[in-house]
Amino acid sequence: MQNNRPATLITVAEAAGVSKTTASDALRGSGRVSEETRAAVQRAADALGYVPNGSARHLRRASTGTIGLYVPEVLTRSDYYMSFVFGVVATASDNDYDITLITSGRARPPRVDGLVLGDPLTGDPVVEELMNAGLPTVTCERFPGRARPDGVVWSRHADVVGDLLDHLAASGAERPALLVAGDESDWAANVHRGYRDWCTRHGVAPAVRTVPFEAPAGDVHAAGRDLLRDEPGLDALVCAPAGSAAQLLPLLRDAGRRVGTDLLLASCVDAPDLLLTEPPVTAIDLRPRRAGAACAALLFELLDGTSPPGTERVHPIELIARASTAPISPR
Amino acid sequence: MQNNRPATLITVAEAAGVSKTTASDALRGSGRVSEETRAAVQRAADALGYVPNGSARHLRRASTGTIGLYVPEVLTRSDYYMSFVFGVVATASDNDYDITLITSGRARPPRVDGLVLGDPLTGDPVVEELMNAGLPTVTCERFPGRARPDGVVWSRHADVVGDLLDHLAASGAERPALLVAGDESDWAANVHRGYRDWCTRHGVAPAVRTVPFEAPAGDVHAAGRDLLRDEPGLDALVCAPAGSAAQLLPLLRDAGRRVGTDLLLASCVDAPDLLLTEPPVTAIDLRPRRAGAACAALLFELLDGTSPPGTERVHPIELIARASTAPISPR
DNA sequence: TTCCGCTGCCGGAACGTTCCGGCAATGGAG
DNA sequence: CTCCATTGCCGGAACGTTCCGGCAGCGGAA
Repeated sequence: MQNNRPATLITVAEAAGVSKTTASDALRGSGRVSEETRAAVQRAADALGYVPNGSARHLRRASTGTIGLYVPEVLTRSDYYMSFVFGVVATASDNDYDITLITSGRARPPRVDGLVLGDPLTGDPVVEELMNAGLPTVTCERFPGRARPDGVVWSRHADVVGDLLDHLAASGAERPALLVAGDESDWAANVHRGYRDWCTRHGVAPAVRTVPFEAPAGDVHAAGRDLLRDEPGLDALVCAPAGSAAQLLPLLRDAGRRVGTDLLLASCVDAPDLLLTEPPVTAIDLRPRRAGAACAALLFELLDGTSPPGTERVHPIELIARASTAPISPR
Repeated sequence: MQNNRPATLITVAEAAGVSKTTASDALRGSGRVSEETRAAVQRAADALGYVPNGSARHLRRASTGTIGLYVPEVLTRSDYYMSFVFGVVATASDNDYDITLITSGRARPPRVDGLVLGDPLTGDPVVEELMNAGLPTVTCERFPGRARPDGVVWSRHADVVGDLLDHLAASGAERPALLVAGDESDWAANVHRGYRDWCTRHGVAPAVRTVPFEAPAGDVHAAGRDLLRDEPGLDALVCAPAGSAAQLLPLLRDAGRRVGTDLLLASCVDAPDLLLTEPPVTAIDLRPRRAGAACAALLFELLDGTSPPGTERVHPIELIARASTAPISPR
């Protein structure tokens, strides 16, 4: 039997026999309240099913209750960013925050309390503009440009790419090549660096082909053909751009290479379809949903002062080995 | 040179030389305001860059400023639902609304002004519970169960499946088969119906295999092998479940069928990876993002009374022909 | 003339929260 | 004992909007 009007702070206060101020302090842990009173208020709130009214809270606090979320338009289709956005949205909604999706054609900065930028690209004018808006900002991956965000969530891409190459070597690969996007994204730059460092450490001559970020499937195919032609000893291929491993699979097969048998294939971005290919493709799980959640969480901590500006946080990622990198059988 | 504090209704009213009430009425078109006054207020608002404070508005109106969005947990990974959610989120944020993602393990109905349910399944207990919460509700596709939503956005799936089969027939197919999920989803039921109706009209014996909604890739493969074995004349395959066409492609190839040459393949759900396969796969573009936007828009119209309860709206979808259904060459 | 209704505008209250300042009671230091 | 700091609690104002009721002024009907 529950009342049709939802419980307010005043209802709770009356039920607990205290004033609204005390009730508010008790529930938020602010002000000075005795432990017994706090417990009593909490009990009353639970019993009444009290949920704070977000609108009233934001009104009083002069916050908009909204955070802006920008992901480069080009990438909207990718599975990674979809999941990333979901992570941000879910965390925001837990904190009573609204999300405004910021698209490229923005006139003036939207009315938001803070910004989350997913893997910002150096040249992107929208990113530059947003970073200079004077709002608390969190980026996923470091921003390679001049401006400094107030918070960063980043992953050890270079290290994990090293792990991946170790894994390939353990499976018998001696000439691993890399397909990667340009260095305007910090992620791509780190993947690239991780590869070169590994090559240096192991005395292997690097074989790298670059495709632009928004490359259509055709360009990826061309780069793949390029590698097959120019690198005769090629026995492993690491694909960085999202989707490129799946795109190359048919090409490699048509070229007579047996993936997972005499040619190892791995992707730097895991995606559901890499499980469905034949063979399933080894990939680095970037945990995009959690990354989004971490960015949002960090932004909220910056907003309420729990974390200081300049905070950086490492987001764990993981190598997932599948059949495409099983030990090479001699051919 | 813009003030650091954003313009409020009072600022605008002062600038226009009227009271806050009049300013409010003028901007919203309510109350009685002369045309000159309204124009003056509008000018002042534009000049100051006035944006209404959503929190204050929602507080006053006793709305939460939040709508609940439920998509079955099983489907969260699918590209269709990702885009659908994006459509809802974007439209909601245009209307100053927050989105609460409703997950399966809900204790009590969340504090929201209304609900959007994406393609609700009959047996889903969460759906039943939400539909009985007494909140304005919009579903994407009709709800096959008892409860009636206040608004429905639906598409002519059966018709377009008919178009697809016409297209296959025009390419030379004589024995098209269907792979489809169970009838607990209105969408799957309509696809199924569209197929059977077409078969009846054209005097073709239907060949249908059913896989459960949350079928793993293995089940889809099994159903595919089933069809290849039991339907000797099979020359076209229509795959309804999201992702199943891409999953079957390698299987069909291994079975010696040349897709797009002696076997036509089509998907009832378009997805980015269908463009990347070899050959690209013909599909029905369900325009999921727009569908989500339409659901949210309809919900807002229900909330503000612009549209009456019981409104239904047709969402256009489109057949996209690709190489996988090019005219069959005789083998 | 009086009366009435309509138009155009306005003041104040309310929504539910947070925060500032204040006040009584307590208790330890002097 | 007095004095003062601290603890625990509270009232009232404020955030920006919407809405209810009201009040002049005007014009037409009687």
